[in-house]
Amino acid sequence: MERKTANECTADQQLPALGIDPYLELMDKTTAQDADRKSIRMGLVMLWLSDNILDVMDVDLAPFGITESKLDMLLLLMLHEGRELITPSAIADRLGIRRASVTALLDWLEKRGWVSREQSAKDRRMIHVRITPEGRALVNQVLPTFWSTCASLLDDLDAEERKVFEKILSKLYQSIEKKVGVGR
Amino acid sequence: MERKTANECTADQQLPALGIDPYLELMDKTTAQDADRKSIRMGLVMLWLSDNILDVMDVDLAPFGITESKLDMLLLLMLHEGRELITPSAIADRLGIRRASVTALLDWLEKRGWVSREQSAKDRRMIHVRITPEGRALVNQVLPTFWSTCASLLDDLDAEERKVFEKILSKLYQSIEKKVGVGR
DNA sequence: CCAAATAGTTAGATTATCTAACTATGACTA
DNA sequence: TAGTCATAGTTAGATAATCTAACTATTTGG
Repeated sequence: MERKTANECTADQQLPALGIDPYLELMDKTTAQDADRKSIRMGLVMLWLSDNILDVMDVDLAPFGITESKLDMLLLLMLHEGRELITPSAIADRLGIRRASVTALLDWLEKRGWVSREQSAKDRRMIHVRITPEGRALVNQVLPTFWSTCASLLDDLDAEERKVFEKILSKLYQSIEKKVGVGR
Repeated sequence: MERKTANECTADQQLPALGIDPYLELMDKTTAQDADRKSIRMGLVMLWLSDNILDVMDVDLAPFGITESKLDMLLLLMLHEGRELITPSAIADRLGIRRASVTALLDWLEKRGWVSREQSAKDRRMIHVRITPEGRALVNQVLPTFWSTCASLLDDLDAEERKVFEKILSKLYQSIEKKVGVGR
């Protein structure tokens, strides 16, 4: 969408981005431990997939004028409707980002009328953040695309593969969760 | 590494970032087509994994003072040693970014002495880019970590699972390649 | 009542991108 | 050969998503 204006991208490229073949080549040159090669190879593919899956989602969300980070924020707020009121600090914790980043994100969303801030009466240091009806409308408009992009990632797997993959995914999830969670 | 200074991250969070549970909850509320739910669910996990896999790599590369984008560039240059000389335009095509972005990246790497630029004698519009011995040394220092991080992504899968996963990965690779490649 | 903690914001920086406009330089054509 | 067009690279300026550090209210707990 953005990456193809007139005079760019001229070469004989079949792979998007670096692709993994060059890496494989380099690996063959530099790694000694033969046993690991297959794992490394697969890890490389996972890394490449990660980059490109996020790209695909970016591209699919772009027409709605929203990004994943911002959608995340709105979804979180939507989930909180009718529950305890949520504050920027709590949002920061839930999204795993700093309070200052939440401020920036909220400023942006508020400017468009998709969220509202209100100072708490009880503790006037605190701000209650809510998604607005317009914000909710936007989310509802985006969600079908979001879900279908998610689902489309598995388009080419058959029933059998999906079944196995499900198990694998849950292992990977736990495994990465462990890695990322270390040191919190 | 960066995300845990003194007074931040105070809440009762077990999942890094938003996690997927909230998404699942929202999905159950909003999606009608029951058939797709499992796919969406798995797609969500893939999306979450993508984010976090890249994070893990970021964190592991950080101590070397380099990022994935920059390492990509150096690896590409390293692969080109002893072949035809490579130009910024060609690099842009290979990395899937704009020429202007390549300029910025090269400026940064050149400032640290890891790459060098030289005007072509034949066609004085062109620049030949090379990795320097220092750059090569850096890459060689980083690579063991890079490979081991790649391999570690599969740590928790057993032999059987790896075997199946290998096939699945190659399907996913092709599938996403197709999606990303559309419109080039 | 005052010191310490907490909540949110501001200021300023970084990384990785992008587009658009510009500067050389080379190539083709009338 | 002059004139136009294309190509290579850079510059300028923007955006998104972060970060840290410092600041301002406000509350809480002696």
